[in-house]
Amino acid sequence: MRSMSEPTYFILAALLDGPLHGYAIIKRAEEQSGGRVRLAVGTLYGALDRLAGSGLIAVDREETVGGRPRRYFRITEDGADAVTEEAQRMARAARIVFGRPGAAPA
Amino acid sequence: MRSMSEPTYFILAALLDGPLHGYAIIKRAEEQSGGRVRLAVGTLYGALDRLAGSGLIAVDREETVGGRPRRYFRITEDGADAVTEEAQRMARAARIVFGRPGAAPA
DNA sequence: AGCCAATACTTCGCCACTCGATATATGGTT
DNA sequence: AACCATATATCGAGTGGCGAAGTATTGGCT
Repeated sequence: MRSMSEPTYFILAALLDGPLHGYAIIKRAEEQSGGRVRLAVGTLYGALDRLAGSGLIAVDREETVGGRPRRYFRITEDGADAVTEEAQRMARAARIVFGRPGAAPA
Repeated sequence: MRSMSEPTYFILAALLDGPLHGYAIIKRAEEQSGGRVRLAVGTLYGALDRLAGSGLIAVDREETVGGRPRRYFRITEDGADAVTEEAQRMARAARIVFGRPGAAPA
């Protein structure tokens, strides 16, 4: 698996606490990133389709609220593995910059 | 500045030790990533142009070796700031996954 | 009652970027 | 002679991010 984009990473990370529907993922990612990551809707739903297609997430359940559908997604084992690997990659990459003589502390 | 792609990050990180020419950046990035990151030539020269255009790197000098040009790039202050910020972002992002109850240690 | 903000999902099209392929050239190794 | 590493440049295809537009409901404020 090659490196994951930031939106993809934050979508998976948002689902680690349990299933969420699309809009809630946007809110959760914003919250977890300290307000920095604001997933655009076009990014989210496209990424959700790709992630479901590759088995990293799955539809948990579909509710109907106010006559309109709401899809909850959950992270799969493969997805949890992938996001953990990505976190490791990022931690290692960060060390290239921070783990050098004269570098400012993290 | 929004999040940086992996190739961009590794190009900047490679230049933290001093000026390098294009091909040497590919080798250095591979070395620093433990063999994981292999910059494609098309990625490299495109990214080099963009980075120079946005002032994160600059042409250090141009040599002629064997009748053919060789351009050395160096990282600018803005570039060093940007790569440090990116390292911080990645370290923080990694903590979202690792800094949770039951998470495997980094 | 009327309006607006927030919630919620979908689709479209543009644009930026990655990457493999291709081209070109030299020097060292087998 | 063939091949590989070094070295740079460019093109085209494909992926993915993102803003916008569209649709629909609920709840609060005026």
